[in-house]
Amino acid sequence: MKKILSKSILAGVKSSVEKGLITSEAYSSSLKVYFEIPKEKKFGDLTTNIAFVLAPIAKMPPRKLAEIIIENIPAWPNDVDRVEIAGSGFINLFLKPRFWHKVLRQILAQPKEFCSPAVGRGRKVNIEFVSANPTGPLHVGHGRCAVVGDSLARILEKVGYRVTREYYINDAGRQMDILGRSVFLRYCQELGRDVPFPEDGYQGEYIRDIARDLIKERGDSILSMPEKEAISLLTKIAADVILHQIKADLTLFRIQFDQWFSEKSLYESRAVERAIRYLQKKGWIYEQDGALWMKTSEVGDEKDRVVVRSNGEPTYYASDIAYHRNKFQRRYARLIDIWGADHHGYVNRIRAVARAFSVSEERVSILLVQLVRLMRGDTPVNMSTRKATFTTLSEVIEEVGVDAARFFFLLRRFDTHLDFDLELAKKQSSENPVYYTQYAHARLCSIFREVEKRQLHLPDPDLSLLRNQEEIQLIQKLSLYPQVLIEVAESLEPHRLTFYLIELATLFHKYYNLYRIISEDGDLSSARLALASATQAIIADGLTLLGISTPAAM
RNA sequence: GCGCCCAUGGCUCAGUUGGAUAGAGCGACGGACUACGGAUCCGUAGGUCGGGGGUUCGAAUCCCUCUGGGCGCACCA
Repeated sequence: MKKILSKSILAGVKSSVEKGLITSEAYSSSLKVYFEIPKEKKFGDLTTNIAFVLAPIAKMPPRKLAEIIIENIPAWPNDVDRVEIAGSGFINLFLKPRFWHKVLRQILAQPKEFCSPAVGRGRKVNIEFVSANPTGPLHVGHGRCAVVGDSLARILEKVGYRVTREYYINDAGRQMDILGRSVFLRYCQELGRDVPFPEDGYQGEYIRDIARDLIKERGDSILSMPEKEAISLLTKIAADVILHQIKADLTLFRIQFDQWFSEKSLYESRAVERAIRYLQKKGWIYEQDGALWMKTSEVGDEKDRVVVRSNGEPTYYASDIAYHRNKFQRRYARLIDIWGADHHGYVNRIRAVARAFSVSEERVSILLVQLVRLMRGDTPVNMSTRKATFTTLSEVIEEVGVDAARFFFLLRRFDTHLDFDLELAKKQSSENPVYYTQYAHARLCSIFREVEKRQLHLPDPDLSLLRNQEEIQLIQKLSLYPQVLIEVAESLEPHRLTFYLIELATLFHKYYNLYRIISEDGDLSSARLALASATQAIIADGLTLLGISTPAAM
């Protein structure tokens, strides 16, 4: 519907240009007219700032420009009641209610199409997130990354991208050795050997659990193996056990991955070597002091970074180069990496890799998700990873539930610090925003149950009966839904959908308190139920994209 | 010391290519249906958008600077 209005305005610009009233630079085929729904009724139903956008190009005051444009609009659709120029150049459109009735009719006729604006055009997107080392359980910080990534993936898919959700498993390198050694030492201790446990070992109780399980399954047989072999075996076993647990936690959190990519496989396939050799040939990697360095300073890093140490051991960065090369080669239109904000020092390293492989920067987005501080009321919950006194993600989910946990993570922009209050998340009251939107959905369901119960036989809806301001406002809000999804896909900010849904629920709750949806008047009831049905469909669609359940009753 | 992120009512936060009088929720106070679910709704109070400078028709939004907080600065991952 808005397209028609947009066309009218563009035609006005074009016609003004043709008549020589404004300079020809003002019109181009890529020119886009954005409409907003103004906060205040007196500014109309839709408004556009096109005159402000064109003012610098046309070198003309916006007000004057607005006048010229609307005078030269060949024809308005007849749903337009009147047009006003306000302020210093806003073009405000006042529409007849039937414009909004048409919008609602469209939503009801093709709800699926309406909720799936096809802007992705089948392009491939890879979104890599969580990717926690398999050395310990997931914590709340991982949880936030997980939910942001998962909701983005759902939304990108919804708007027509082909999405691969990928988890990169750091199953190679020193941390793995330390893991294996930690398990080995706990295993020895559990069998009564008096061996010291190092500072840098993994202190968590889960290491002991793995050791105990090993004893149950294999007794002390591992002690008789050569130590190196034993540690290598335990590394593999421990990583498997922990990864298994991570997958279970993610499943519980309603998160599924399409691809689990092993770091080790990059070494086994010699992809790491090949990538390094390639970059050496291209001059991006050079040798100095016996080590190999990547020229990350070329993209603004403070200094170059080591890829292979002088002792011949590759660093983590080496496999990361090969990994990103691999992703580039899989021909995604877009790569998204989601990291905890504590990794921001690595952004330049990945940018360097992109540059080195001639991948344009817009194709690679790195989202830094700020860390989470877990609170219980006003007091922070102690979170020492080293001592493993932290609360795990699964404990949080168990305490507050999946819906509340996901909702809280999506309630703020991901680049702001988040205090996650366990007490608040648990509360089933108006303090807790989680239930507000779900309640709107449940309430809508209950209305339709009521229709069933009363066995009402209603006529086909005549939407022109929806004349109240609140009804028009509700339709206006519904009409924005696809635009919100597009905005989320462009900005990669899923919290916008969360806020939209809360606002939609607010409008519905207000409407519900003001008017009877089911009344003696069958015609009116039918029209209002149609509006209710569209509202329900969009709340349900949106909640699903956030990975939050849509209860029919609460 | 260097780099990245953040700063908006008492609290927690929105604010879409820079746009009209900066918006919600919570908390506080006062109210609402004999009717489709009161986990709801209505009203009141609360702001020099951290300070200062700049860019322009116009800045919470862009630039500079200062202050305060978070994080990162390894031949660790």
